[in-house]
Amino acid sequence: MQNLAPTNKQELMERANSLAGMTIQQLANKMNIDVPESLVHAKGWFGTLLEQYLGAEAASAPKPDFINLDIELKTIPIDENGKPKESTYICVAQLDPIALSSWENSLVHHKLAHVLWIPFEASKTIPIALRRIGTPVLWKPDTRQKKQLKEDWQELCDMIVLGEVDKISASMGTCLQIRPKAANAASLTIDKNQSEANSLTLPRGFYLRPSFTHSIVTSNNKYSHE
DNA sequence: GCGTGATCATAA
DNA sequence: TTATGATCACGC
Repeated sequence: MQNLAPTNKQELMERANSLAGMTIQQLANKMNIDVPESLVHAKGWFGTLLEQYLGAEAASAPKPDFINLDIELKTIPIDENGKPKESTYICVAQLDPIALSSWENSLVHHKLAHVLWIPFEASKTIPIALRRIGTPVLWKPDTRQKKQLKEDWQELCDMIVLGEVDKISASMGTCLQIRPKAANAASLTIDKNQSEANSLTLPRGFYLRPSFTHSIVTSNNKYSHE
């Protein structure tokens, strides 16, 4: 089951708000889908379920989930203390100097321009089916966040373009980081920043640190109307 | 393999 | 306990 795409932001937010307080089981029932007992073999399950309910269209294309609204959807697991349990995957780290030539034209910048965050309970002590969905947060980075993101992105991309991607560690970057994003550690992709043609390395992606997303989900810069 | 959706699992 | 590095699933 897949709902139709929302025609405007209000419709999207109405759908998202209608889920607040609901359990994952209740949403799964609406969609006629079984809830897995474990996420070990279903890591992206909840994100996909929510995409279907809210009517996201981009599927696995590198575009915003709601193409006509230019809004990206992100689920965010919250622990018993109200803090994000995990970092948030943003997009692939393209190992191509042309794609990394400017922040304004980057994938990270586009992905994070407008995001609908859906928090949900993710404590290990709560069975998946009983975890509750929280209040959605429609977010655009503020001036300070934009500056921070751009700085991290620039620092990391400078290294990539210099051919130093293998020197990048996940500890770099204050809000943005680069980590492996692959089927396994044996995966390979071409690094176009190396002098030698068809040089291979591990595929990586950009992620947001929990400290950064925590400030989003609890901040005042969320807005529900406009 | 690439890009999407992410969380797992263990070292520190 | 936390964060880094590794991994799971899917469509194409």
